[in-house]
Amino acid sequence: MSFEKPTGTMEKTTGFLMFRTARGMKKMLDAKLSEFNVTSSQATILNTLNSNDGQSLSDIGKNIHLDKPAITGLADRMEHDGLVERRRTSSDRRIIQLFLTEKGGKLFKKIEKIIVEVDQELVKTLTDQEIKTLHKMLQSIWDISNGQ
Amino acid sequence: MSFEKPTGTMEKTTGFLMFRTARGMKKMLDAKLSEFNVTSSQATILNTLNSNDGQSLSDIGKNIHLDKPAITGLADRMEHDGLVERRRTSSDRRIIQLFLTEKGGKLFKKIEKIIVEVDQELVKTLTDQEIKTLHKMLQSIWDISNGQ
DNA sequence: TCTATATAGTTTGCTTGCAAATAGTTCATG
DNA sequence: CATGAACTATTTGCAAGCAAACTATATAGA
Repeated sequence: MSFEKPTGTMEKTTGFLMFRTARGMKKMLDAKLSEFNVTSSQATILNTLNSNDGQSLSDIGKNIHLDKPAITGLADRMEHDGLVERRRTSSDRRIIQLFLTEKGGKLFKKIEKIIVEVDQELVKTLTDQEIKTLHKMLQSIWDISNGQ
Repeated sequence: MSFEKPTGTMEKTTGFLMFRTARGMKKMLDAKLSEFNVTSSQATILNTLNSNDGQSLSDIGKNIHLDKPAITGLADRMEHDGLVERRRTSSDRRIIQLFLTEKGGKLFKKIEKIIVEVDQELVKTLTDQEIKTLHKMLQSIWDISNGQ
């Protein structure tokens, strides 16, 4: 049997509830995106490049808050799938810029709407004001976890 | 350079903010727990066994909302570290129950306080009422992602 | 200039989590 | 009681994320 009324310490923490909820949201989005052979993590890369194409891998890391190995891995898989391409164009030869391919750009246009729709579905019980409050609280917690 | 004012679609979604925040919270807790050679995921297992020792792997999965392979892997590593042990005591020979070892029980007592302290530090800018509201919103979103 | 330090990206090795397929066990139904 | 459906746990194979160590390049300071 499972226990409907948990008595433990962790179940009452914000961290436990937050992480569980985030996993659920990600799972739902990934399920919707699977038919396009793209993941939610890869979608964040497409999203940031769609706003500012040609960012360096470091810039991308700073913008979506992932460390370098995570970006390297994502770039590898997405380059393999033809969604992005690495180019060395800067005078600083350490820097590798990432660009959307035509395929990657078209894909993002297709999934952009889905991403928003899934998100709206998940917060459908909340009012616009509540969503605004939620975002402010998430930002506040994230600021602290990120060192103010 | 990175971009302080993101213009993309995803940065404004609740899912993106939630996942980023959850990752930050987990990272901070894992950093505090690392000196005890235990992770936040393993701590959730210790926590649920501390409330109800001897749950089957399936029960644990239902209680902390992870699928079976995830539980199998966690149980493997924790059994290897001597924190829990598998036992077949049920009359239903399919069922494997998981029990805290003495080492696991003592460890949980030590880290329980840390878990709560880290959580309180992260939500320190929120009032008790705001935290209550946040939990209700997280629960609501999770219910939907989990199929009502 | 030469050296030390910092930065960009990769590699390796680990934990976590999911999906799909599998093996063994139980149970209900004909 | 026999067969098929349901359930428990594992295995395999993958994507994601982190830490630490590494290579190559750039830059500041003696």
